[in-house]
Amino acid sequence: MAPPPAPSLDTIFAALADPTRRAILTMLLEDDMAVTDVAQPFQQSLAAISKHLQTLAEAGLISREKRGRVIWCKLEPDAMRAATVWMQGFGQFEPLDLDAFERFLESELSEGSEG
Amino acid sequence: MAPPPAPSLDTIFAALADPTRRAILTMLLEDDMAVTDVAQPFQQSLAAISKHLQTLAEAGLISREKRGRVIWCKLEPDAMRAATVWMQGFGQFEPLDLDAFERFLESELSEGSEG
DNA sequence: CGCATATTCAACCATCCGGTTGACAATCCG
DNA sequence: CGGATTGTCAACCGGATGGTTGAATATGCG
Repeated sequence: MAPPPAPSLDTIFAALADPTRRAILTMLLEDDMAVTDVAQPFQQSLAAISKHLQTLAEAGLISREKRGRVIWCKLEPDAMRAATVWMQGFGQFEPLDLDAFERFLESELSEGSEG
Repeated sequence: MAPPPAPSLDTIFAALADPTRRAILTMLLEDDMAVTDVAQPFQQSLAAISKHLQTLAEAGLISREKRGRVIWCKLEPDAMRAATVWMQGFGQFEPLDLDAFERFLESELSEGSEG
C-alpha cells in the first residue's frame, strides 16, 4: 500500500494557526487521549473539537485509532519536522545557495518520510 | 519608544500557511526587494501581493521601508523564532544540522561534476 | 506643471473557517 | 433488547481570507 501523501506545508501551518488546535497538541504531549477527554477543558461543542482533531489528523500532526467506542488520539510530532526544517532555513543560514538549500530540504524530507 | 507587540503564534503560523507568502519569504532570503519586484513572478495583481506583504509584516516576518516612492521589503527571520521554539517543544528532533547541509552540498557538487 | 511609476485603499465577490445544533452510527452494558 | 455513551455527519451561520478591479496617494522626472 502506498503511504498517505505527506501533508503540505499549507496544511500543517494552517493547522498550527489555531490556538485551540495548538492547545490540543500540547495536551497530547503528555499522553494519548480520547476525543471526549480532549474536548473536556474547552468551552466548545464536542463536534467542534472533533473537527479540530480532523484538521490535525489531515495535517498528519495526530493519528486516531478506534478501540471499542473510544477513539484514541496520538501526537505525531514527526509531522512537524517538515515545517521546522522549512523555518530553520531562515535565520540560521547565510543566504548561500538557495537552490541547493531547497534541494537539501527535499532530500531531508524524503529521508524523513521513509523512516 | 515601546517596541511593537510581538505577533502571536496565531498570526505567524497563519501567515506561513499561504504558499504565495512562503514563496515571498524565500525570495527575500536572497535580497531585499521592492513591492513591484516581489509581485513580478506571481500571476496575481499587485494589490494582492501588497496585501500578502501586509500580512507578513503584521506577523513580523518582514519589515517595509519606504525610500522614495519604492517600498523595500526585508526579511525579519527572528520573527520565526517563536514559532520554531514552540514546535521544537514537540519533536525531539535536533535542529537542522548545518554539517549535514554542507555534506549535501559537497555530494551535489561531485555529482554535478560528473554530469 | 503634468505625466509616469509605485503602492495602497475601497468596494466587492466567492470561498473557507470555526462554531453551533440536531440527527445518526456504533459500541458497551444491564 | 434497550438505553447510555462516544463520536461523526449535515446543515447552517457569521466572519475571515484571498482574490479582483478601479480610484486614490505619493513620489520622481522631463
